[in-house]
Amino acid sequence: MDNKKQHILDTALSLFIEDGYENTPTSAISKKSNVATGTLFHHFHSKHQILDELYIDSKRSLRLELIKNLQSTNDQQDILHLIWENYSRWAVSNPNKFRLLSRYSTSKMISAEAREQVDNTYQELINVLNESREKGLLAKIPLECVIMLTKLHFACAAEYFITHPEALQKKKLPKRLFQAYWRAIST
Amino acid sequence: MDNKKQHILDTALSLFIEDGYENTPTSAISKKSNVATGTLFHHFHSKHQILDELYIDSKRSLRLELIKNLQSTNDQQDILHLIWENYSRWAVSNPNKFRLLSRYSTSKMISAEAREQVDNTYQELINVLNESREKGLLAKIPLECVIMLTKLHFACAAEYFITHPEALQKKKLPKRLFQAYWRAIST
Amino acid sequence: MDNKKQHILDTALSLFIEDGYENTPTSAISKKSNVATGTLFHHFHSKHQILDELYIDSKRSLRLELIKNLQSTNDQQDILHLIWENYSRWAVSNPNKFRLLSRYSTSKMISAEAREQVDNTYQELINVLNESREKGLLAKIPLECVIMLTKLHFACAAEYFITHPEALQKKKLPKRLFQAYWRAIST
Amino acid sequence: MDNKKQHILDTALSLFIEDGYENTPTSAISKKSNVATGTLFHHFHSKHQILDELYIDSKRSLRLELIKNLQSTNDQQDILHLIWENYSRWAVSNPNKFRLLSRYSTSKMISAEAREQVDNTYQELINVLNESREKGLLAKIPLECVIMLTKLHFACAAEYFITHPEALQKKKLPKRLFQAYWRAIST
DNA sequence: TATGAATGAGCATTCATTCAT
DNA sequence: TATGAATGAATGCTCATTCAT
Repeated sequence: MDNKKQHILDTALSLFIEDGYENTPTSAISKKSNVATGTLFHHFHSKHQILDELYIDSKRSLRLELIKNLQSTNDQQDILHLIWENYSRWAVSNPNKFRLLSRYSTSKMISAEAREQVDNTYQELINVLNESREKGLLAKIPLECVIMLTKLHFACAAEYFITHPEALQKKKLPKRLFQAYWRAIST
Repeated sequence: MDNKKQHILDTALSLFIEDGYENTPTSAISKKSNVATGTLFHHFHSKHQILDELYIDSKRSLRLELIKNLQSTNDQQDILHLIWENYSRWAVSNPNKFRLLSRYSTSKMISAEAREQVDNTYQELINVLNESREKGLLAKIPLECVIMLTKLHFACAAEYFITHPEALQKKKLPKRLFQAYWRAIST
Repeated sequence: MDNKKQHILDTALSLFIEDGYENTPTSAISKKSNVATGTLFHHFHSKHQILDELYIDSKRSLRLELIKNLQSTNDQQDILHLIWENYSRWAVSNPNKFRLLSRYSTSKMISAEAREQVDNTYQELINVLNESREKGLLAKIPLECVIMLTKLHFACAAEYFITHPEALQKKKLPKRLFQAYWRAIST
Repeated sequence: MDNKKQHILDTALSLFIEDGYENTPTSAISKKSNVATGTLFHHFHSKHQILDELYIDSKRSLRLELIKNLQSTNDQQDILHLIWENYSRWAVSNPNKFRLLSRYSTSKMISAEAREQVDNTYQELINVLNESREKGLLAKIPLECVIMLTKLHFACAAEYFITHPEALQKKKLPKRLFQAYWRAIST
């Protein structure tokens, strides 16, 4: 059943994060998943495809969370704050998916086909940034830079919350981290 | 001669950046370096050591540039600005070294011994941040976060300048990018 | 139903001819036959058995055609001509069966059991050759050689007619090709 | 040294003839050659290349023998007889090379590149047949058929002499076998 | 110091076959 | 009778490393 395929994916994800894609033999994946070599290749036609599927799944999972509850406000900063919180919460709940994206998003290991399927993950976020920029809310740096800074600030916060899970529960630090981000990109 | 060893290191660096450490066979390094298989292992006792040496060399190269002309001012922001500029210039001059550090600094591929030899690369930078913090110039977020944000902002700017080399010559953008950084970490 | 088994055999025959027995996975056979993996192994207990059955079937099919209308004459040359024509017609009608026999008759892939079941395919032909020889009609070369030459001439003509089907309809070429054969083996 | 590569080729040839290309694992070749797996792939970049090299080598070896002593006569039949004898002698001396060509010449296993390198093996023979045909010495069948019959008769004789080596020493049988061939193709 | 043939453990993948449903 | 997920031995090939020259 699909159970088994998912189990292989879960195992592969943790091994890829722990040891890296190229340092994880398929034999390690199948062994840790308690399935035979053949079973792995019955569900995936290559080791590569496993990474692709993990990438697509992680991106989709992120996207789903990223845009939750967005309709409630019109203030650009509030919207960004909401997205920022969604991102952090998602990262803390899915640390390995978060790390997979950090590590392989920009690498050549992900196939172009896989990328195409999820290339709109940050669309809403980019739209918000674009609107803010047009409204003159943002610093006069290229949108490209704003996006890069956004991703980096988000990742930075996420990384911190993953290693300090209690920090997300407190009020002040999350607020201050978001403000650091907002100050960075705003005028 | 040492010429040959250096040539191997240069070749390996570009291949590691282009294809990744794991996807670069030693045979590719020796072939592109126009030396025999045995020659490579005459100069390095393992493939691993090549990465370690590149790491150490890159870190040292960075450190040397990072702290240039630091004595001329006492203002914390000015000092950070200087370091930030030094970093950007170094990255543009040594894009592959910069990328090597981005990619492998936090990976398990670098041996603990190699790390030890260069673990003080950012010492001055950290000192400055610490002093600034004690003077109350910085936002009230953990030093750890400040350091992370610093590295990310530096890397972000460097990445942009590497792909847009002309931007570094202009005056406004570099200034604004640094200000974005400063706003992020300061009160 | 038997329909399905036959369909698998037909598919396997064409794949074995196209790609060779060893280069045809059972999965390719079942896929092209639109049956499940298990279904194939429900009808045949091994891939080997498929080849054996195809071999037996091809030999039987050939034998049935080979000896058609033989009773009408007593002249040895005429009998051989008739057999020769039967063979050519059969080959043109069953090119893949013809090729299967060309390719695998002498190979180790066919089991001894399969061979036993059809080892009398050429019995009548051999009888005719033997009689002709005893009557002094044939060249003084070993019967073994006569049989080899016979098979080769037959195969040569068949191959030509398969690739030039129109040639079989004409009168002269078939006649001349048979005469070439007859001249080769006769005194 | 080249010694080792040649040894691998020799071993592979005998295994390919004995068991067939597909049924011969590279591990069997390296084991029987007393070299390591890696050594085999140091000399050949794929199993396929071994077959290609054997094919090229066999064809070249054949060609060298085929046209020996051809200049001594102008009579077409005599020339063909000489070639026929050269072929038989070569086959008896190189039975495995002969069988390799019989088995794989027309198979898809041989790469187009390998074929190109030796596609003129039978050029002289074909030239002689063509001239004979223009002189009206041959039966009025397509040259294509004449060539096919030639190859088959040659192979038939070779096969017989390989299994009955003493027959080649006698005078009568070789003569009669050649005459069978000549009768087949001549008027 | 330099060479490159030789090594063999390790890897991704294939495929005939089994078996629970 | 039919299915297709599961199996695992076997295969072609890679690659870091060694060593005799």
